[in-house]
Amino acid sequence: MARMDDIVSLCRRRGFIFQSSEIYGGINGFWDYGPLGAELKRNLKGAWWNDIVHRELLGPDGQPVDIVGLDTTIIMNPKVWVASGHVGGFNDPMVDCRESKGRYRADHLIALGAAEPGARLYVYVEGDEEQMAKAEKTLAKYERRDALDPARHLRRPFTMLSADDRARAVGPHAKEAGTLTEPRMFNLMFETHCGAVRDEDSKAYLRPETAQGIFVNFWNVVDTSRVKVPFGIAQIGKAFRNEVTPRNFTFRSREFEQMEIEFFIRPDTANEWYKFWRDYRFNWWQSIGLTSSNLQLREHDRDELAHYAKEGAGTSDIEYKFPFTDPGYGELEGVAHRADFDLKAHATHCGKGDKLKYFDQEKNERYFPHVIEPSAGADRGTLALLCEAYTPDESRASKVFMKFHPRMAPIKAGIFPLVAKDGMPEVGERLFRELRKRWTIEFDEKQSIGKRYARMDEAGTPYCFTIDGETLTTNTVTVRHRDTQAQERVAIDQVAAYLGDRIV
RNA sequence: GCGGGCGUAGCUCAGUGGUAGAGCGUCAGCCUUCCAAGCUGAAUGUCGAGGGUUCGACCCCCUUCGCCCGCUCCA
Repeated sequence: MARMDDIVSLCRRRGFIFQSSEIYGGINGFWDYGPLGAELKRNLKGAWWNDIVHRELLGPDGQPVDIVGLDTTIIMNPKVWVASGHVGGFNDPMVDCRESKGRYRADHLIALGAAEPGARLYVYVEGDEEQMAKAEKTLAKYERRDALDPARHLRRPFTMLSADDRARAVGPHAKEAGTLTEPRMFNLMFETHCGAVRDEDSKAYLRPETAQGIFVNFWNVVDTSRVKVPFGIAQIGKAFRNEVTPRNFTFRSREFEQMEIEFFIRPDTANEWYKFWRDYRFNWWQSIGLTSSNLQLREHDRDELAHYAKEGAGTSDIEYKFPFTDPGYGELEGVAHRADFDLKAHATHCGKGDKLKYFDQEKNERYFPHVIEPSAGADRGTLALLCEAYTPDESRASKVFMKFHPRMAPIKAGIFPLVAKDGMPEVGERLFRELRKRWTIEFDEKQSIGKRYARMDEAGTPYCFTIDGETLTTNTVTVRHRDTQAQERVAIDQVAAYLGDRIV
């Protein structure tokens, strides 16, 4: 497998991806797409939107699947994030241990010790029987007694401790007391303020997922779009998470773009729709070029399911084996049965409750639809396309070429006069003008033909058309294939049709 | 946020307490009738940033920023 460093180098060198604000030293967790990268990512998003929203897609019952698009704001009423659980659950208080260098979720720590102030406290991670037993044993030993007295020895959440208490607390992996820092909040949502006054009331959040924009608009869409369950709402947009540790190139970024579908269904059809979306989405990634064994579909075990999916039809990840995750995999897309968690939460929090239940004309009943959510990362998808395409080849001049699926390729074709004379540039330019009405095309008459082919290899351009001496007499050009370097001749007035057949 | 490693041209990397280098790439000209050919020439670095030590710092020290690995996190 190619080294990630080499892929990052090529991305930089050829203008796929740059570090954000690079001339100021960069900023951790933010990335810019250069000319080729912007095209690549647009192609990915365009294919997704086209295949999900525009094209006919047949569902499990053989009927066309109904999906409409949506484009909602990044900043919403902060109550949205209270209802979704992000304000309560997306803030993690963390504690570091100066002695053991460990880091813990503060709300997972329990302090065990005598009730009176000044007593020594032993801290363990909630649910860890071994650590708890060790804490109990150490405390008993410290107090020179045989067993703990449940009336005297309290178990308190670490987050409740005062500074004095913490000074007497011994960490799970420490011997000294007072090595645990005070809990620090890691707020995973970016905050901002709306309006001129900067106070608690003006606080707002940059959305950490696009999904909630869809859920809060569910009723608007139902009222205006003549859709009926089962149907889906699709959205592409930026989301923001203040990750503790951005890592692995663009894989974990603080600003990223999601491609999400919320597909609303009758609760009793969850299983079939879940399986449908899981399989459809897995096949879709393959259809745009992720055909190697690096792509896999992984069903979640019950115990790793999110709180909203515990009782549902299931959750699965579509994963890609990136060079930096190898031999493991990284998530490209999650397909989850979210049940009616979100619609219900918003109905409750906005105060309208059951009045917001969907009325099913056909079955003559009211219910909150269940949701199957295929949620994909546009940046992760782009990164997977780059990793998949990267193909070292010592035999060719560039030493590497990008084997993009033609539909994803940033540049669809190069038009090259073999030499810049004898009227070849003029013929080439006419062809260039014709083709660029429909596709991204590059025209280049400079330098040797080999050099131009090599540049296109690194850009991942699938086809190059070269105007040569024969063109002037027979009206044919050569097509040079990126993957095989093979050439064939095609009539110049057939080039557009030739590309059309192969580019989608 | 902690520990370890790293930061020199667009890329990959040498380098020494005493005037910043190579290969590749990029650009220009000549040449060239199918794969980075050849020849000639050109541009680009506050040696990540800021302090300090020194007669003198890319080199030694401190701080800071960024990257990589591990811990942690990833409802």
